[in-house]
Amino acid sequence: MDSPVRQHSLREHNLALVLRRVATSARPLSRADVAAATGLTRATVSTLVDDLVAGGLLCELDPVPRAGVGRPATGLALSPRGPCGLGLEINVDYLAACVTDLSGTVRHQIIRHVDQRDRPAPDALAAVAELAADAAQVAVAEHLPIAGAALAVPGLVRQHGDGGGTVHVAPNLGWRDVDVPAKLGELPLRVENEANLAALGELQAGEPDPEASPSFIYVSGEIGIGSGIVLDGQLYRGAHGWGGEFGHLTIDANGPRCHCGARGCLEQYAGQDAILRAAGVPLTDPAGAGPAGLDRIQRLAQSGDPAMLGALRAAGTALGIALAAAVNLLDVDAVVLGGSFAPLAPWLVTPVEEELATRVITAGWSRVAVRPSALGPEATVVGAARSVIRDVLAHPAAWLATQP
Amino acid sequence: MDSPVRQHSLREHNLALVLRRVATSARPLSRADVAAATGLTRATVSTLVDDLVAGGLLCELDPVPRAGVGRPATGLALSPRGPCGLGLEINVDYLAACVTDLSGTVRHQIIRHVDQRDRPAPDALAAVAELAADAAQVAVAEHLPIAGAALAVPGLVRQHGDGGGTVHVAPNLGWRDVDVPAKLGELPLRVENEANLAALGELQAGEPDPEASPSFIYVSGEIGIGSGIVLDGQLYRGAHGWGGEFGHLTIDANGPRCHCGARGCLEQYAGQDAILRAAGVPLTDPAGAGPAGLDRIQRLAQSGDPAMLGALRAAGTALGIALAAAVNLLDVDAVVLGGSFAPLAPWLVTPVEEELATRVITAGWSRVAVRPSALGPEATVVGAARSVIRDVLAHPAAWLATQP
DNA sequence: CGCCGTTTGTATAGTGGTTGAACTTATTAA
DNA sequence: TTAATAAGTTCAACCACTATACAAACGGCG
Repeated sequence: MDSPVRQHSLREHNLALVLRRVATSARPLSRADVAAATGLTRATVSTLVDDLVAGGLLCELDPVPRAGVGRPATGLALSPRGPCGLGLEINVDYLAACVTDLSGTVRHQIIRHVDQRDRPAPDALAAVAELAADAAQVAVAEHLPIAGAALAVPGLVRQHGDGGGTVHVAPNLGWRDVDVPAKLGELPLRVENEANLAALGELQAGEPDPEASPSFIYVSGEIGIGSGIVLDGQLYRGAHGWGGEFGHLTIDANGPRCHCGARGCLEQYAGQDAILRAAGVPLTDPAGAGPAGLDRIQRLAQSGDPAMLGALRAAGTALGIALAAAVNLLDVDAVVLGGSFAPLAPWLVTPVEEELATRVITAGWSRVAVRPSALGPEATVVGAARSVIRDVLAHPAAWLATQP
Repeated sequence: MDSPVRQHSLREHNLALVLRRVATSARPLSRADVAAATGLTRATVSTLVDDLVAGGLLCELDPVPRAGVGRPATGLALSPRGPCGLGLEINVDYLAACVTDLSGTVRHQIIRHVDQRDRPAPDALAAVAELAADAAQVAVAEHLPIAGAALAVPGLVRQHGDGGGTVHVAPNLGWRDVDVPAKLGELPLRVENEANLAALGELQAGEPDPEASPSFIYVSGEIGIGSGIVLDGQLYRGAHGWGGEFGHLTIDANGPRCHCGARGCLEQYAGQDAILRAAGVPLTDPAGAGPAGLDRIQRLAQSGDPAMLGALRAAGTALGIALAAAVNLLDVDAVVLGGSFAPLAPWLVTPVEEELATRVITAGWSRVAVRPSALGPEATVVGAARSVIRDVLAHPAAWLATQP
């Protein structure tokens, strides 16, 4: 914004422009197609494509016999041997790692179920680093260079300028002010709130038209409730990176006390524990929360248990009230139910839509879409990995500079 | 975003860069200062400044005798004869116009108190056009060219691509689907929600450090309650331009019925009518709302009327609950009380801050500033005028192209 | 089969904007 | 008066893009 623009930046921009055009196209494009679509001349596109091919980001396909007269075009596509992203996740009851290539395809994935609640943060970080090393080894075996890593954490993160960051607080992990280094071995490492990364994953997965820049809010119902806000196709992080704290929107100012100190937070109405409690399921079982709790809710709902159906309706209503606030403020055009809300969507969508219809001021002439997450529970790790390749695609020049 | 970058765009960017540097500096800068600050070479800055001076955007000051050895610098400043912006406002009980020059200084202002409620939209538009013509005449008399006009309306606006727009609904004016033309005589005309423009005005007026890119939410308490959201120094409009509908955030799902059809909207707790009602002031007086109503509230509060103090505290609490939701979602670092909330700030700030302290999840380590609007009731018109010069400063090349 | 029209991709000269170094100008310090 | 210093200008060089021309690879047609 405040930096001067030289000829070099011009090339950087146009490299990204060409790469994005190829990446977001459903079918392989020719150089001429790209030129027509971007407004650059074919000559310029040629030199740009040469750079991108030399850097291993694009590859030429075998000349497809296309219809029509004239010299046949050589198709361009994202290179399957191009740089890939390493996604990592630390969550309450599991660790995960995943490798995606330039196209976003998952090439490798590991999940390890380990309870992190009583584990010191350094141990958890060491364990996830081990997982990362395993994943990296697989990538190396397939001759895939890794461009970087992103770590998803269920907490409030302050990112440092040079990568890494501080996890200010992660209530469900019991973390406070945990520093995450900027490097994972050789790799640059970014730390980010899990809901933000899941929203990024959803951004690519849920969008039928890759050219659009959608605005939506992704609600992540894990043990806590978080959200990732995507505005005009871009993740919104907030002034300090703490945006999207959805779980503590007030539903009833005089409602039940929340562990955050306030009263009537959304988590007390639509959190997993709250749903179980409202359905009359005793929480004495220590495995009541987490995946076991979710299973329980799902099974009871499927069996038609009236108490559970009522609890889910109440949760959906509360969720809808909070979402209406978000939509009124942000004017997004879609709401994505993610995390454990995704499998519960059949029971949540109706009450959520009802609240949105009455409480959103523009509801009369503009409907807000409510849909479950397209990626499901893997949204977070996959989103983390894709956030890395997203950066590569957005700034190809930076990657090319690292190559010989 | 999706457009190619040529050498020409490069120049456009750097022109804007230089101009912004001069505009946001407290003291006059020399070409050398600008070069050092931007990272461009002095040679480049010279040619850029030449263009800006020729186009009437910058002017050279008399060489100020500065300290130190070496050739004295010639100061650069925004030209007082440069293009200015025409701000217009249609509100419930008045029309306003205002002319600001490049530095944002108000050069001329007209307010005409006319009730617009029972007036057909075309009449109101014609009246404001008349006001605009008067203001333009004054500007012409002072040899000030006008770059464009912006019209503030208390309603939901869909902007058209080429200027102008449709006022989808303006409840307090009684407007529905009113088309506003893209031109006001010769001038390009933009239509925008009043709170958004007031937020833009506040952005320049309220920020001590002009280099910063603040994030705040401006709450406009006119007859209805609206808000303008500024994220990282940029106005956020939402996917369709309907962001910031603050007045209809839910305070109590089972609260009193709102004219929007929902229950328990903020307007029912912190709107002018609601405050008067809560204080036991009969609303039979047709002039109860509007400036008279505000006066009434203020006088009663100043005289220490216990009912009114209680009503204001309740309004502040409701406002605080809604603002906590906004801050949790958006992670802004300030809240500005504008419109009629500005004069009521002495009674509102405390309850608002209390709610923010308990309900904002990051309150423990990061305080949100709560302050009254710096511009007061003129924020909207002035913001509208400044939004025009804002565009000129951000895209000087477009203005230069219109000049001989 | 050979020619023409068509489209793709490349080569080459030209243009515009920035850089870097040398140069001029104006002032202070000695 | 001279040296030092900083501001602003001039000019050749460079770089990325455009425009134009041209080579390459195909289908269609006589």
